[in-house]
Amino acid sequence: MTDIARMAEVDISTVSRALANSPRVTEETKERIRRIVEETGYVVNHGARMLRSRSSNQILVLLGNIAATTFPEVVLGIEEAVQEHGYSVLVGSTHNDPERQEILANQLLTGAADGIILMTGLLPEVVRNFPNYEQHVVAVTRMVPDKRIPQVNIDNRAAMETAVAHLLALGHSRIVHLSGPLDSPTFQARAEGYRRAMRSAGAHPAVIPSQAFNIQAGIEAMERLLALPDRPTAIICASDEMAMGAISLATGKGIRVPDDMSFVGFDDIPFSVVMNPPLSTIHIPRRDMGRAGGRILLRNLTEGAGKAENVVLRHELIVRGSCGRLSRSR
Amino acid sequence: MTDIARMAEVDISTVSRALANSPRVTEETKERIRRIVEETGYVVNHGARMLRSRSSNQILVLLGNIAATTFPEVVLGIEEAVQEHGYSVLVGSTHNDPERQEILANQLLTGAADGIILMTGLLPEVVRNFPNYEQHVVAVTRMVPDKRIPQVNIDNRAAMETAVAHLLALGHSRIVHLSGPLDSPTFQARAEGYRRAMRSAGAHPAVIPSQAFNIQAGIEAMERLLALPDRPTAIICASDEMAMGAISLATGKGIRVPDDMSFVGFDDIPFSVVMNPPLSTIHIPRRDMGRAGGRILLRNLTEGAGKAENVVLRHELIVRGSCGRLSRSR
DNA sequence: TTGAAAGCGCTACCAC
DNA sequence: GTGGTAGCGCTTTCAA
Repeated sequence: MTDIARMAEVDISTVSRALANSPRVTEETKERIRRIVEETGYVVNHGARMLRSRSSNQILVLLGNIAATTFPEVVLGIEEAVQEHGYSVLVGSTHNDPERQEILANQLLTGAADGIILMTGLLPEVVRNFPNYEQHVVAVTRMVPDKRIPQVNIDNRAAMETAVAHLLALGHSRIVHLSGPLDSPTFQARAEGYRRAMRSAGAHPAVIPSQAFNIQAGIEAMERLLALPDRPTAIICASDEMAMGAISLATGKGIRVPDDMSFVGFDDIPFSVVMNPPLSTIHIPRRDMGRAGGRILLRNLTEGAGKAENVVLRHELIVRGSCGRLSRSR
Repeated sequence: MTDIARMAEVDISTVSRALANSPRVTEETKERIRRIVEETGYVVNHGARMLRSRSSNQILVLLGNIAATTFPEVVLGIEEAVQEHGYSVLVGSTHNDPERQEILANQLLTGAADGIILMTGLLPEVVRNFPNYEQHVVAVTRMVPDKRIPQVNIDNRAAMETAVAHLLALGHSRIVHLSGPLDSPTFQARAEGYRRAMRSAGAHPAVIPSQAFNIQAGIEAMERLLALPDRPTAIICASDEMAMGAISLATGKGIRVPDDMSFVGFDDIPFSVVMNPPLSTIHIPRRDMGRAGGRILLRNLTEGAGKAENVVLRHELIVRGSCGRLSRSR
């Protein structure tokens, strides 16, 4: 920057102001400086700027597993909200390991990130010790048990009730739920919504939990289910990936979908459309959730945190081909 | 850090050395300092460290679209290779927009990242002007037309030849290729491998290109194909996502897979196992590619770039259920 | 083995 | 509107 200043025959402070587009520099001077910057290919040093201005213009997104198909589109939404304000997005995969999450979250403390968007459902210990942490953290997609942190989510309970209602309307009553990890409030909420809806319909709830919510988990849960007596006529899965695993196993065992068994997924990932049969599922507005989360974080970062905002977006049942009407003859 | 120094009753420089685990500090002193750091929850300031040491310990991964299912697992591999050496990984989605890529790549110039792993097949202009850029860049998954940059990839041409050979062996000869964007060397190579294999078998190659390689692209390409006279008996897709789109469209039109038409995918994403029928495809070692790329970048960062290394990993044909034997009666 | 001190490149405050 | 300048928090060289 000193070089630029010399070349432009102004003081270094003027260059700094010009580059920050301060109104206290003539348009003329700015133009001259901009030209020189252009010519020399100069870029400001991120470290120095961070050191001085105590901000990195980086947002850290923490998620359990970057390979879970449901997350990337949320990230896309966050990027959209955040980029035009000069922030860039950094994604960290915690592999559901609290320790890894702590390490990654340290980026906030060291100043490498100005804010964190949590999609893990876990508030890192180190963050809780950060002054005004509620100003720097937003939970998206996965709730965090902390009233001070703004949250963006859908109503998982209600979504499951929607799913159960759909199956009920088709004449099913022996419906089981293939759940995700029940230490996660998200999957707890889904299981609870399922139970509540079943009970109020006078049906008997049955939940088969898993440690994960990917394809493999769906396969294994389905294996366990099929080993049981008294096969259900319909299944609600905690994620589309699980549903796909479960359906593939069932199909492999000669079970016809939806004739013999109906399936509902959760997430509406792009692949659910091209399944055979196409998967009926609960759509969640991932992109919008990301955008909302990004917006809130940005606002809190610049204006300070007010009362923690709690955004609940709408889910939607997408009826495709994986659910059949139950004939009374059964 | 000054506080820590005061509390430990040593000089700030000693604290710095202790934290860097320099051998020039007594184990005793180190221990005392470590304890105080622990108690106070102190973390070094990332900006200041960057400013002084001119390194950020961050690796930037640039990819076209974070939502393309094939990429995340490569990122996982990179993380594996890089994390234990104290680097963290930053993912940037360019949306295949060269301009966005330039903006993201600036992170290298500003010092926010020490190195870049390119999965876009495009070398950013700004990087080319960076001194010793070949030391800071590795191309993974997508080749870059620059001999100075190390590359990690599979042999896309050979992989397609494998795919064609498989179909040939099943009796097919009217095989068309649903290609991805042909401005990408990767998809060019795949198309070329296909053409070469077809020609040397005395068969007539036919390529239908697309602007993308996602599900939608597969659907649209298949639509175009089916509008043509003279339907092929087998189709090789440039990606699994395309194959899934194409199969779903074909199935919707009453074409039976694999009885009426065979399909081969490319990538072996997790979903290909649970398709109905399960997708025969070319497996590419994404995790390994990521790891290799991360390792090379790290080495170049620390030891300087030697001759650009060119790693070619092995692909593998995975035979599942989407290809049928062509009966001679046809 | 430890201390002192010089900056890294920038921003922001204060003067003019 | 512009210039001068202190200092952000750290690393590293030099001296002791």
